Amino acid sequence: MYDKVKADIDSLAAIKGSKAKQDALAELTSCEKFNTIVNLALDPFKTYGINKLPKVEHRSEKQFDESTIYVLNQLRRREWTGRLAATGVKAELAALTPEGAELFTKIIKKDLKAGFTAKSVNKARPGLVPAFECMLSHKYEEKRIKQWPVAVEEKYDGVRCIVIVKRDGVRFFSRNGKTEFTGLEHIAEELLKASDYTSEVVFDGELVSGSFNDTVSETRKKDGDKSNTHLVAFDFLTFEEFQAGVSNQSYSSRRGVLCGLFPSGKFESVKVSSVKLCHTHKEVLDTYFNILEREGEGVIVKPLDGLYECKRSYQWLKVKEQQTIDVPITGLFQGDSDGKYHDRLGGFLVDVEGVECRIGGGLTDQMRAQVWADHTGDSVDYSVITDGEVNTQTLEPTDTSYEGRVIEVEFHQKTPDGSLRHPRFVRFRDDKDIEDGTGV
DNA sequence: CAGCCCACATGGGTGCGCATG
DNA sequence: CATGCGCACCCATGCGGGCTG
Repeated sequence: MYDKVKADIDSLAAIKGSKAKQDALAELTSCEKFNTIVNLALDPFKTYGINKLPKVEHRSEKQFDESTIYVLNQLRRREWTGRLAATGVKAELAALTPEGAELFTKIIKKDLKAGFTAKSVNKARPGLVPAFECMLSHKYEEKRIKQWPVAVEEKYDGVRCIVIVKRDGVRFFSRNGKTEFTGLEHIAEELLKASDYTSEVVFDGELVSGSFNDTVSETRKKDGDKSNTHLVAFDFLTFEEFQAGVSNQSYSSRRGVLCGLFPSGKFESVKVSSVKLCHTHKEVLDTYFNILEREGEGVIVKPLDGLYECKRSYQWLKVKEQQTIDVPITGLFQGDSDGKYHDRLGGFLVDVEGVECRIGGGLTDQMRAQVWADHTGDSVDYSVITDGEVNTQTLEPTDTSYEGRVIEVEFHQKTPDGSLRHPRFVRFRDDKDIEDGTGV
């Protein structure tokens, strides 16, 4: 029965070390029922279309069983939506035991709250949770460059696109495979015109059609004219390599193939990203600033001999524009009600030249606890783990107040509505007044 | 029809455990 | 023994689209 699975998941949640947890996970994935539950909860391609679950006094006796899984499948396949979904969920919650209802809720919310996710599951048992991954970057730091020169490519501000070219057609996918972009036949046509590929291949690039918001809007629409959208390709590998998760060819040789296929000027809707060889850190920065001047988003620095690997990799290093602004706090908000910060600060509300913006990043856990203690006037427990030992201290409220104080906020760009894209807290600027506090 | 909710795109962080140099 | 990588888990805005009232 599935109550055993529920107990297993609870026991995993109690295991502290990540190695011990990994071992326990390896053991448990020999159980088919456990795997079924883990897959339903962690498969990113299975969603249930409902997040706000109704409050139910569940005191019934039904065990989580195949009929519960039937409910999940009806939701997943969108056989039940809207009111039908809501009543179906409510009825199931009411019928289940408290334990069963808890497991059901965790699956629907796609969070088992047991300190492991798809990555660890797939380590224990490869392929149990499907994954679709492409190469991602880290932040640029000079010390990470092992060898000069490096390739410095322009970073385009659009939507990442993985194009899979097979004999039976061309398909366009988002970064993690959750969305298939449609209406891009004009791009497919040019990709096919470029070559009669001897094997199934994958192109990696960015879809762009005007501003970032334009591109997001255009790529999401089911229909409509998308002839404006073009592909800026920056990498290329065989489908076989993509599936294996790593390429056989170096960056230089992949790039050579790509440029051979799409010489500049030959195609309307497929271009290859611009690139420059840089021999020093200063040259990298110069290239970056040049691109900023031309309204570009930034650059990605890549080693010439690097292999393509389907994960976030320290090979690719991004340099992006960051700005700071000093803004007054207008309010505070609590962390998510069933999350790690349910009894702590979730973030600050600030006033950005008349636009209210929420700043929830860049805060340390200790600060979230202290600010919340000050704000509510109640003490808040704060735990730190040193050498596997949990050390809890109680943070007492002080009479510090936050509303009206000026903070420095780092962000990527302003949005068209005047809000901030990717904002995070940097520090308090009690030395600043709001009047002179709107500079860079 | 407007308004709410969901799912997903772009990301930004902190903190812990443990492998690695 | 210090550094840093991988993972888990927080946080943002804005979009299309489905559904409700």
